[in-house]
Amino acid sequence: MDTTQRTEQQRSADRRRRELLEAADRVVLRDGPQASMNAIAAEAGITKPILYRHFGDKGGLYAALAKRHTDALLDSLRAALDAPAERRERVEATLDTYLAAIEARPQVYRFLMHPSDGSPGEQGFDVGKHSAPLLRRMGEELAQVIEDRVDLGPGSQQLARVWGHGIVGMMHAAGDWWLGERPCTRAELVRSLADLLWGRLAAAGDKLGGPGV
Amino acid sequence: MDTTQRTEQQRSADRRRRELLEAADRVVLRDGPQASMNAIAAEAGITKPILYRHFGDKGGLYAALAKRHTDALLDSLRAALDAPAERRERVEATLDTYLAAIEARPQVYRFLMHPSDGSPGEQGFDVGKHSAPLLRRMGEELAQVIEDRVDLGPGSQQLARVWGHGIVGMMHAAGDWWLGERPCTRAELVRSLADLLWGRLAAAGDKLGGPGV
DNA sequence: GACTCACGTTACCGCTAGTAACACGCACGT
DNA sequence: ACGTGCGTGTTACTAGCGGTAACGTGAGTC
Repeated sequence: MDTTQRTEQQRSADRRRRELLEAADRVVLRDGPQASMNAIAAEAGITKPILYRHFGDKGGLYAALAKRHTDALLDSLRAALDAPAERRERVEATLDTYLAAIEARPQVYRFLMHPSDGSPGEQGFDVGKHSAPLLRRMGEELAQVIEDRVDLGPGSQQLARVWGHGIVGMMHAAGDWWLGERPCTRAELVRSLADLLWGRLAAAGDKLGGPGV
Repeated sequence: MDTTQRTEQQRSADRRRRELLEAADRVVLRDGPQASMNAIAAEAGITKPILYRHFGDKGGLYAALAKRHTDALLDSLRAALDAPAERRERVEATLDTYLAAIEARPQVYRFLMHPSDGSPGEQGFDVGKHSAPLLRRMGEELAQVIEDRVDLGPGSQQLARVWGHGIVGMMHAAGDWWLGERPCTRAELVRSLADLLWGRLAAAGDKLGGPGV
């Protein structure tokens, strides 16, 4: 009895929690990452303390919110990464998946990448602790895939992790810039980035004439 | 006379401004990016309204503060980029310069990369507008250097810009991760990243056995 | 009918960014 | 010599934020 009753309550609580998250989602989508707790509570039709009872603090709510989108995006990326195709094709598909996602919902992307900060009270100075968790997770996932599928010889694990985070950062920064300026099509961007990863920078020759021409 | 008098005042104002910036620098170095205007004013030995008279709002102060460090770092990077050496050597030197800088002053780095946000009142939804300006500037600079010195054939300008931002992002993300976990020495990180840019990912073979081993 | 307990509220605290209004000092014109 | 601006600085304030304590209130239970 005790257990069933508890599960009943827990289900109710979970449903409420999901409703609150969806309301928060709507507000963040509308107001950007600096959406206030008041606004979120109002959108959900309740008041602040309930939010705090469910999520602890603003950081908790944002973390829960971010986890949903992050998981969704990572699923898409995994599908592209694990497809049975040539490596270059997989790389291009993954880049394109990511860029299509941030292109489709820029606000969500901005929220995930610039979560302002979690808790203004605690200020642990660990660099990167407040940094976007999405980038870290993507980097780790990519590192795992690289290590699993690419033969890198000795020191492969460490190399794979460096590359995972590096490639993700490349994708992110180029995507951020591209989203702001739109200097080319998505396909062109994907091709350019893949070319970079394929060593075209090293293969290209020096420009003649030195500085001046 | 009028001009000399004005310059006199302007010099005084500039000196004051520099003093304020140095005080703000100290506070940000100590309290992180969420240093309050009150704290900065107290450190400078004055009160808030003076800060606002000099810098407009918090965003203005942070922009001025960031510009100093950004300019300094960019100068170092330019020196490494323009050195008369082989391309690979220059790339490694540049990576190392950047990583050494963020290693030496993590707080400054964090402040430059995560400027919270400038103006909470205005919320224009341009993605990337609030993003770290340092990354953008580094990306543009690197793009220029690539375009000037590397022969990329047709479409070189656009390609150079994509690569500039992409490489900077790679450097940034890998540096951020490395600074947090310190999984290897700086030299190893530099070498791994340079290897990535040199196409070692494309050159490596598939791992045998498929998924499972 | 009294008790419990989760759900929800109002009203508050301490903090922040930012501003209006007032006060001192110093060079200036008449 | 005496106002008069004007730059420099202050105090005291507003509006809004994250977060919390204390207070209803209605449903199920003995």
